[in-house]
Amino acid sequence: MAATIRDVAHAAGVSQATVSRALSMPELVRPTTRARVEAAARELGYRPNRAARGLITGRTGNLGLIVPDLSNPFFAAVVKGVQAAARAADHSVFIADTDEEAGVEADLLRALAKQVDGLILCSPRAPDDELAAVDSDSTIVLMNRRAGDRPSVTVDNADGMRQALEHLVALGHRRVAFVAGPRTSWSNTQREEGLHRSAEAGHVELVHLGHFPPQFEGGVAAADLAVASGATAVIAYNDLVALGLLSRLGARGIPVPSAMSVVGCDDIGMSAMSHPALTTVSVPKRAAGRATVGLLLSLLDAGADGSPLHRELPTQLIVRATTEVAPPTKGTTR
Amino acid sequence: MAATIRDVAHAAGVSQATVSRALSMPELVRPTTRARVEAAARELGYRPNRAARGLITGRTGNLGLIVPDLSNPFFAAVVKGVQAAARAADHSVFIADTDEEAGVEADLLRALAKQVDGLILCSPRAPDDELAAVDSDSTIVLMNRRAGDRPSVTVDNADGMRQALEHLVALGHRRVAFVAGPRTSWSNTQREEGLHRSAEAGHVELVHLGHFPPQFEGGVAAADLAVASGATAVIAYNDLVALGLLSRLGARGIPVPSAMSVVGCDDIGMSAMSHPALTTVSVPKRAAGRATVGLLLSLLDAGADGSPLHRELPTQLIVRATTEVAPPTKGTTR
DNA sequence: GTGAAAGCGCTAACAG
DNA sequence: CTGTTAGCGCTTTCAC
Repeated sequence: MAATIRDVAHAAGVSQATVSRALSMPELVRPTTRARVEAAARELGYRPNRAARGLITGRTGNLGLIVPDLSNPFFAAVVKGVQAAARAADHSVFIADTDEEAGVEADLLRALAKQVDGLILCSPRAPDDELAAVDSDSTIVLMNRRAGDRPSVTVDNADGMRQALEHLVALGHRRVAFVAGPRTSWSNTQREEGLHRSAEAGHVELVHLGHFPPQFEGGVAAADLAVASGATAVIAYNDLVALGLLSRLGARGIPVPSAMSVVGCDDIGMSAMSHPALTTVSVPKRAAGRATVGLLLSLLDAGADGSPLHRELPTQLIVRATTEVAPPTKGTTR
Repeated sequence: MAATIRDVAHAAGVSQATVSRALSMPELVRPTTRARVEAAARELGYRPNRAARGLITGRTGNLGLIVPDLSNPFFAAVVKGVQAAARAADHSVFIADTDEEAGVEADLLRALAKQVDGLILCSPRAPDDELAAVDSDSTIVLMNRRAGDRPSVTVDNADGMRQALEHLVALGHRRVAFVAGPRTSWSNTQREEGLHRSAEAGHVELVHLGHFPPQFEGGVAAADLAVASGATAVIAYNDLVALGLLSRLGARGIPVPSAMSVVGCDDIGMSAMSHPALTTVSVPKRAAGRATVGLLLSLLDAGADGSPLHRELPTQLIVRATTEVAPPTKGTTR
């Protein structure tokens, strides 16, 4: 069995309380004693039992993270960020994957709530009221979503779309299609809205293409619609969809970008590797993960005082090879 | 504050012990009492504190999972499998990402050991002796690696390579290159060995191409070597590398598969979506994750009796569009 | 069947 | 500065 605080106390010839102090608040114990305790602890390979500690302090040192789909590179990157930040702050993280099912979010939330200090809900698919209903004991921070007053970390989706659209307009595109993502995705709504606003300002026609699953297949399915829409450029909900678009366009022999420009969103690793390399709106995934942990931890420490409850990170268009000057068209607004 | 067992006991007019029994060993308490307790528990939204329970039972209901890189789709899939199986067994899982650094594996291992019942070490990069040194308090199961007597779940890498090579041989290839992955990767060693054995049996020349990072970039870097080697086909350590190969080959105007056949390994989602679609050795990632949890749990329950300590899952070649009959060559073994 | 009491490993008052 | 005491929420003897 592993060494307990008692063993260390014994070995060092002090009380358990002293061991506890020597290890957690070193300045409260005399240097010589501290040294003795530390030596004993090292000797025995003592590592405090966090569960036992949590029982009394109310802090477990654990964070929970719930994501829709780990196999989506976007979320994988977020998880890496969260995990790294948590580790730096000496916390561990529970991971849970909902498989894009809104229903299990609440379940997982409740299941984890007791074992963690705080919970990060990444891109939750559940409706607002359902999220509000979960008044867990533990602090919840939303990521990639805003719902009421719940603290959140988001990225400036609307501005990213603005950059993408302005880029296309500058290239002469006057009719642009948007391939929408999941209806229940907050990011999707934000992106749509940002696009609509910018389209009005820029005098561009925006064609809205139904809702598609945020995956490669979604893009494949949407490609023909985009072509038929008469648009000369298409902006996809995310890179996976954009990659699907590229694939189907290629299969149909429609050259990108000469006949059709394509813009993605997220800047997942794959997008730099496609042929041609994808122009995309870069989202700071890792940083968002880190920021969320930061917000959560500050909330836990300060008890919601001081620090702002919302944090919004910037997005940045990355121009690669899938966008080009618009081809001459037949009947465009001009 | 959340409801405790005391609250429930009070509400139901019984003792804490009865509540505990009614919930954990229902057959030990009279049906009417049980009903009363269950009602009270539901009423108060009572959920037992697992940390407190763990303190006494010695079981936390938590599992730990350590992977080299979450952003590698292969590991993402494994994590999904692990997570799903754990959830089905009412366990939670801690995730940790080592960023491919062998050094942090032991650290993470020790950090998590106290908080979990069992640990899954996925594709560990640390050398055997270092792994052996970690005699954590918690049960450790290796995945994608074998080291001494440690329980493990692996896939039949060698057989997968055999299938790939036989396929190429059947297509007339007589000189095949292998782009190796990380030197410290056990899978890589297995794949190399399997390949060498099959090459001898099949009278094929095998060209070994240095060690490359198991990523897209690795493949990009290896492509020119593969071409220069005079091989008519190349097998990559994994799909990411194969995709990089495809990319560089395309950039150089070398048609795949007519001038060069390419085979990957793992069958990550992306490989079906590349152009042309990648021929690859499919590895049951999710299933491996599930199997590992199964093994771990059985070990925890049975205390290592009965069930075998090693489990090997089959691999399966999937022929898609990157392999073809070998082109006529100048000076081949023939 | 059920309750009382002890105790898992640890920290937080409170004395000294 | 350090030891003593109490108790976090839960399960488990051991009586009844």
